[in-house]
Amino acid sequence: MGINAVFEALSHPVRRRILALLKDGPLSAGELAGHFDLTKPTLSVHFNKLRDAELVAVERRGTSLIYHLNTSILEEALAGLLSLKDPET
Amino acid sequence: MGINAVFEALSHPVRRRILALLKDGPLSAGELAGHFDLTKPTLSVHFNKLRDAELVAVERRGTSLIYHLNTSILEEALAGLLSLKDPET
DNA sequence: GCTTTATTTAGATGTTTCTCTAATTAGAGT
DNA sequence: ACTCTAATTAGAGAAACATCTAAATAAAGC
Repeated sequence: MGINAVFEALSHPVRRRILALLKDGPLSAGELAGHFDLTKPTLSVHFNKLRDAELVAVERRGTSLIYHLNTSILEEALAGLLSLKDPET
Repeated sequence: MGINAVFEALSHPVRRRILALLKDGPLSAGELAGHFDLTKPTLSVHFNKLRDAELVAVERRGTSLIYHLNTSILEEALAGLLSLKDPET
């Protein structure tokens, strides 16, 4: 979906906090939802945006969906930001 | 205005391109507008968001407004992204 | 196969975003 | 003061976003 979707996904504080939670290891949708004062459907929409941007990957374990961070796309975003700053790119 | 406004500002491709143009040196509002197929009022709105986020600073020279990049806020955004990835933060 | 648990998709609503045209402000020069 | 140039603010419309409740899907266990 491209770098556009990545920066779009990063623009919402809830989604950045989701990524921060996943930094320490994979978590299920329900475990993630427990950290927010939002309904599960609302969180599910945020998960979708993160997945569309490929910032997270999802894997099913039984009835649960386990989300985990995709660091390589985070690096792409980092590179994108760096390129706004460094003359050589 | 905080890191929120910064990521919000970075979420639009036109605004990221504005920053990329300013990377090589300050430009006036009109010079920047010349790089886009958008009206000047539209660009002006984008300039405002970048200024609110303090990603750019503006200075008047005669009738022109000169925009230039604020690299320190870009670094804050970089740090914010890094903190989503590194365990130690 | 029915029930339970986990999560998502669908539909609705209010808010925000992006873009345009038209009108306004600000400074410079005559 | 008037005019010209540069850029902005104001107002309007369409599209996208964030959130909720209610309904649907998927896997597991009895």
